[in-house]
Amino acid sequence: MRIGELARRTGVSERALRYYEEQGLLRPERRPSGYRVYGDADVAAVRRIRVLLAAGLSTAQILEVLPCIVDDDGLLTPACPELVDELVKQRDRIGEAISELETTRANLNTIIAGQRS
DNA sequence: CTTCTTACA
DNA sequence: TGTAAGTA
Repeated sequence: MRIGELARRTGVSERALRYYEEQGLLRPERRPSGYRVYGDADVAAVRRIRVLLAAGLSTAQILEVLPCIVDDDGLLTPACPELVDELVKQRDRIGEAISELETTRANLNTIIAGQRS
């Protein structure tokens, strides 16, 4: 299938699909016309990418993580020990970001209430 | 009509 | 990311 169909079947824009390829996440074949040709497996591949992106991973991290991941009918499972370590670090970073945002929110609330320190 | 690349907001 | 432009 060409990019248009893959986009329709995954709900992902053609723009994003080309971007994933640019980032090395997808490797579609090319017809002599230059048109990209994707396989049925790419539909699942794109969904996998979306799940990882939704988990807060960057395209660069996804590129490293993809080969170490098992896809059990949609359920993504870490296949390498080092991958789990990476994901745990990622989760900790997110926790840090949340803490900082909570502090920022508290500061904002103080200003909004017009309280004196 | 669909896709491609490049460039700009 | 979206979109416009000029092609193949």
